[in-house]
Amino acid sequence: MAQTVDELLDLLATDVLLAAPALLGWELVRGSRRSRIVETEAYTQDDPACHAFRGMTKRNAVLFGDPGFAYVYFTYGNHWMLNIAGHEHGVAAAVLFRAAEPLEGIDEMRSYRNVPKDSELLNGPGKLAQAYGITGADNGLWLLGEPESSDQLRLVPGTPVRQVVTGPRIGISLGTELPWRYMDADRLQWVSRPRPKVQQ
DNA sequence: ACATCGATCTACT
DNA sequence: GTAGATCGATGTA
Repeated sequence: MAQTVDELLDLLATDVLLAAPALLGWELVRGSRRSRIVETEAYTQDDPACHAFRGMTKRNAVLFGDPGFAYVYFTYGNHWMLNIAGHEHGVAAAVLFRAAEPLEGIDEMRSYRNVPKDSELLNGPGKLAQAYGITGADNGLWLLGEPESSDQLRLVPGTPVRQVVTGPRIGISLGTELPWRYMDADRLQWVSRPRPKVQQ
């Protein structure tokens, strides 16, 4: 895992395949809400499943900018997805945040998502965005600096991950399935479906 | 202008 | 395990 913002930015600029696993263990903070990232996926421009595969559009423009900015988009008529942009200016890449373990501000998360179990609060990219109130208004936001307001979404370093599990990405209908899904091996109870076999 | 499709979730069987 | 909701972005005309 990357330990500092500089380290993470370096990995994001170099290769999202390195940055995606390095983001596991980082914490997503907004106001009183805090959670630990347990699942990510990587997307690169040369991959048909990536939104930037067919070049820049109004929607995906953030991906072509500098690394470290939020790429938020809407899909399936219901769901917002949170990504962080990678690679140098002019080259698109992204890491999708798929699941997290709630740590603080759980009551506030519940006010956006009324589910019985904590493990259902953030175990999917659409759920995570809903619990944090993430919308298109957050697209293009800088995620790695001092927030301008306490309610601004941001990423901060957390405690390191012991072991990373990989698997094929989820919900991809274009191109080849690639093992670019990364999970915290010690926290598989918090990841989205389908959950990989629990291993010791 | 219009038709198509999704980096998903929920509810129901 | 799976069908259906739901709507913005995109491609085609």
